[in-house]
Amino acid sequence: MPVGTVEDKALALNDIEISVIDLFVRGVQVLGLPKSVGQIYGLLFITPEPLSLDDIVERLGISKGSASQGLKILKGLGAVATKYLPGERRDHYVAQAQLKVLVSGFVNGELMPHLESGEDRLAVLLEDCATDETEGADFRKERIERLRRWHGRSSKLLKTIDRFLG
Amino acid sequence: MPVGTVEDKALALNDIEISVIDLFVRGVQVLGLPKSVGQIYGLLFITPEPLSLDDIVERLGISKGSASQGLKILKGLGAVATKYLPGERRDHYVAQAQLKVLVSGFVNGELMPHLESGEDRLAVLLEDCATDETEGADFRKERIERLRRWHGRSSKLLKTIDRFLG
DNA sequence: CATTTTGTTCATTTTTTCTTGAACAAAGTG
DNA sequence: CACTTTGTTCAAGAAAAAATGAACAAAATG
Repeated sequence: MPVGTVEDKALALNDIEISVIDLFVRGVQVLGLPKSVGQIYGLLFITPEPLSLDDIVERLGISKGSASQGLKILKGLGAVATKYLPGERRDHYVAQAQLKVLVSGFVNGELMPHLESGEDRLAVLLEDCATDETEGADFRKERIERLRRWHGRSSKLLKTIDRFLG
Repeated sequence: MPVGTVEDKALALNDIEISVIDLFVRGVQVLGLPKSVGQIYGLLFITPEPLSLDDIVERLGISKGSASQGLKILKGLGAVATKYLPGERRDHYVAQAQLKVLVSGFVNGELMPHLESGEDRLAVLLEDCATDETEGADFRKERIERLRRWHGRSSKLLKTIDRFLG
């Protein structure tokens, strides 16, 4: 390693970078994702060059574990892409910056699974309801029927959102 | 107080009630709201009679503080309504069970404020960008312009959702 | 192959969020 | 009014979620 090297290992973030990262941190928190995910995506979004895991760790000052974990989530959502650079051993990442892709990834990765598990639960509820003859059974039947309708409309809504952005 | 009273103070929840409450607990957690909010809304949703704060505390086995806090959030979202019962001193609550109203309440109470604060931040960013002449400024300008477009589309999307349910 | 580089996993620690319960205020009652 | 009932607030404790960092595995290098 060269001694007395002039440049710092990690270049400090400038004002614009900080603001953009901050914006994404708040954004992902609304969506229920960890702060580090917002930091990483924000940094990639505002940086022209593809960054390696170590770049991310150094520039954001977060741990390697967090960075690895955050990138995993972002890859799962389709929010970052891997860019292979000739002569580079490490993976380098860039932000996927198409709103449609991001929203689709979130809808399919986070919202749909919940809707589907809800569907299973509703099926069980309907069975339980069929044999329910206790006080107030009619009211409960009506309410669970309503839940079914909500479920159907929610599915359609997600499809509408996809169409809206497509 | 009558001695040797036969009925329990709090009637235990039956299977259907438990399942429905569970469904809402998971639902509100997706939306980033506390578990107690889901419990309270679920109980009101599946109960024919309006319930008082104490009814809620007893049937769910949560603290008065949580119940009060949870009801406050639900009122703020327009998800519960107060029903005045003649001859009753306490407030009694019923679930607002129209999907449209619930979604509107959430959109206006939770999503819109974030979008609006994002708008302010974007305005600041645009100013900072104008005077940015450092390496990579063009890229950053392009990205922040993109954020503006995202913001506009998000607003429209929320309106589309409202229309979809209306 | 032995060694270095790179990235993941996971037990632990830290941070954040939620719940509790007691103190308090506000309103109702006799 | 003094007393009760009802509901809110908030400091402290409990629970849940996220970040850390060291151990590990996998792949590249010479």
